This record gives sequence, C-alpha cells and structure tokens, in this order.
Amino acid sequence: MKQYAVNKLAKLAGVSVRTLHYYDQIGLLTPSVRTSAGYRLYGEAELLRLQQILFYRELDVALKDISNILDDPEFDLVHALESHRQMLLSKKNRIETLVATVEKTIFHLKNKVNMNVEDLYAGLPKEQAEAWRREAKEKWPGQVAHAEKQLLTMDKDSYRQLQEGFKANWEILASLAAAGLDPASEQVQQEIAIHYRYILQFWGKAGDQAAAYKGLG
Amino acid sequence: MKQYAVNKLAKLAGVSVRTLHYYDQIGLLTPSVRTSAGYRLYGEAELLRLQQILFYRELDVALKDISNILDDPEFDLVHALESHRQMLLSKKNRIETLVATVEKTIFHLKNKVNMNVEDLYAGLPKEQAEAWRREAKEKWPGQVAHAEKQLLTMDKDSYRQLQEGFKANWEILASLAAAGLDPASEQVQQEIAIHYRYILQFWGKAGDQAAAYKGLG
DNA sequence: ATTTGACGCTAACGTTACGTCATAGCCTAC
DNA sequence: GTAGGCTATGACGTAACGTTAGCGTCAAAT
Repeated sequence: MKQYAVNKLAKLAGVSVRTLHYYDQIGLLTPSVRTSAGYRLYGEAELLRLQQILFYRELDVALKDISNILDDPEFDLVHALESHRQMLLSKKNRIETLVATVEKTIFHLKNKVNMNVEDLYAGLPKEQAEAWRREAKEKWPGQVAHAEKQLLTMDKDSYRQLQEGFKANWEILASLAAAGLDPASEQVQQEIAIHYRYILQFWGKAGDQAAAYKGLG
Repeated sequence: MKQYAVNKLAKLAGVSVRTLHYYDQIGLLTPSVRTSAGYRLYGEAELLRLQQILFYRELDVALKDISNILDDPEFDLVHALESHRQMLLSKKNRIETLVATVEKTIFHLKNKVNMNVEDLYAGLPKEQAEAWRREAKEKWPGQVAHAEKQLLTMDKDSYRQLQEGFKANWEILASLAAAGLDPASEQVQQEIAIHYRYILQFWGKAGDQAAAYKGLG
C-alpha cells in the first residue's frame, strides 16, 4: 500500500506542509503511521479524507464543521449546507452593496466634488448618509433611486449648493442637540425631516442606525 | 466645546468601547485629551474622524489602509478604491461559484444519489472533479454545461452506473501509478483521457490542479 | 564512512480586529 | 462614606495557517 510523507501528500493535494501539520494538530487529519523518527506517513484513506476536507474547505466551511461532517454520520449535512448557502447569499448581497457604494465614491472623487476642501465635513455626511438611507427608503420609498440619479448628473455648483444647505441644517441640528432640546420636540423633528430630504438628494445610502440618530437628537 | 468619554462616543457612533481603546492603541483615533486619571476625552474632530473611519471600514477597507487614507493627503484614494472594487468583484464571483456548488451538492444529497454508501469514495470525485473542471473546459469547451444538465436529470441507476465506471477507471489509474508507470506512457494517457470524459459527465467542476493530476500519474 | 542537501520535527510568534474577562482606580450621587 | 457606574490597563482567545528558528533524519554521492 502506498504511503505518503508530508511533502508528497502536500504536493498531491495542493496544500502546504504546514497545513498538514495543522490538520494533524487539530485532529482533523491524522497520519496512519508515525515512524520511530516521528515522521508522519499517510495512506490512501488519508488521501481520500483530505480530498473531502478540501472539498468542504473550498465551500468556505469552517474546519470544525468539516470535522463534524466527516466524523459524525448523524450530521445533518443538507441542513448545514442550506444554512451555509444562506450565509453565502447574504455575504454576496453585502458585497454587492459595497461595490455600489465604492463605485459611487469613486465617481464622486473623480468628479472632484470638492469633498476634500474641508476633510472634516466631507467625511461626516458620507457615513451619516450611509447610516440613514435605509430609513429614508422606508419613509419615501421609490424616491431614493431617483435622488441618486439626480445626484449623479448634478454639476459641481449645484452640488456645492446642496452641500451648503446640508451643512447649515446639520449645524442647526447640532446646536439644538447642544442646547439639550427634547428630541421629540417639534423643532427638532422638523429639522430632522429637512435633514432626511437633504440626505435623499445628497447621497442616498445607509445602514440602520436610528439609535445613533436619536443619540444626536 | 463638546467632549465625549469613551462610553458616550461609543454609543454615539455605534461601536464598542473596546474598539475605541483599540483604535487609540494602533494610533488610528487618538483622544484629544487625557485627564489626570488617564480618561480618554474626544472632541468633535475625533467624532468626525471616527465617522470617516467607520465609512471606510464599512467598505471592508483594512484599518491600516484607513490610516493611510486619512493621514496621508497624497494617498491615491481613487486608485485604492478601484483596486478595492476589483477585490470585491472577485470575492463576489467566488461566492457565486460557491453558491452554485453548494446548491448542486444539496441537490445531489437530497436525491440521495447514494454518495454516502461509501463515504471514502463519495468525497473523492467531488474534490477531484472540482479540481479538474477548468482543464476539462479548456479541452472540450462547451461540453461542460451540457454534461452538467445531463447529470442533473440523471436518475439514480444511471448515476450509479456512471459512478461504477468512474471508480473502475480511477482504480486503474491508481494501480498504474502504484506500478510506477511513466505518466507520459500511452497507457496512462489513455486512462487519463477516459478519466476526463468521466469527469465531464460526472460532475463538471474544477480548479487548476494539473500539478496534482500529474503527481498521480 | 562521511558529507551534503533535501526533507522532517517541534516550538512559538505573527497575522486581523476586536470580544471577553480580571483587577483595580476614579467619580458622582445619595 | 459608600454603592454603583464608569474608566484604565493588561492579557488571553479567536481562524487558519505563514514564517522563522533550531535541530534531527535520510538517501545519495563521494
């Protein structure tokens, strides 16, 4: 029967020797024999097991889970893979959102929509807007996409103007907050509404940090 | 001027106190003041900087890169974002491939195409096939997609038959390898050709491990 | 028989971006 | 003055190895 030392097996399977050491260490793939000198020797069974390990690893399954899959015949593989699939899909969604955001950012930078003249100011609306878009979408569904297109075709001066307005609104909000005004007060609510409208035009992006928003109010 | 202690700032920005400690530690976000008791106090500027940090972090940019972006005005942000975008796109591609593979695997498992009767055998072709599909695609372009459809509509018995043939072929290859035959010999080449054809029908998937293939020969 | 060079071993730190204690000082309100 | 809440600094844990470092083994060539 064939026997493979670490290097051989590593090359056969396309992994590093370190990986085999590691898999041995965590008990995921134990060599069939240890020579008197301590050398690891693997047989066919181990080669096949390694193939399976690599298969699941390729699917981004954690090594611990692979252990379970391979060692526990009762393991509900289908279920595990289905939830794994969900994970992958949401990862994909997230990445798609990121790509869109990055592309938009690149666009803005390329068009030098100042944004850098006052770095302090520039960073804020990006993040804030990022954080509020989803809320905006809920309140004025359908508007966001429109606002985005508008923004993309806007020239520098209009943009500058918008930015000024946004900044003014932001500063009012900040002063109200500093004054310790009740977030539920009408004045605050009004400014917030204006703020949302600016956000809609301005950037059109967000997470779900209503909490942070309230924190500021 | 407003001042925020760690907890305040953390809640405002939606991050943990530990994160602020960490950002201070790596010099990404330093408090404007340290009280005599060692307390960190952040001002408005730090809040804004944190917003920027969070914005880039949201885009999966490494903290080190964020440091560069924010601290080096010469930093080529557009270029960085463009290469970042490429990274995201290839990540996305990879995930899409993974999802497809996972779905196919689930399909096979659900249809109980045995695959588990002999676990050792079951895992092998998956990984091997995974590893060889690209090669197959190069050699018989257009065939792979067809083979996949065929496989998906195949009933259990046909599949079983296919699997038997594949196994036999595999064992021949293994014995030839064990006999130390020259991988360039015609006999080996022939079996390999058969092998490829099986792979085409069998699974239709792969990486680029021609090396591993040759290693076996 | 010895040298050489390839290969093997273990131990242990480095990586990323924090989470999670543990221990102890500080601050404010009652 | 004391309880409760906030803060600080370590320091270990995480996932999956990569990367030295220091040292033993083996097979072939001399």
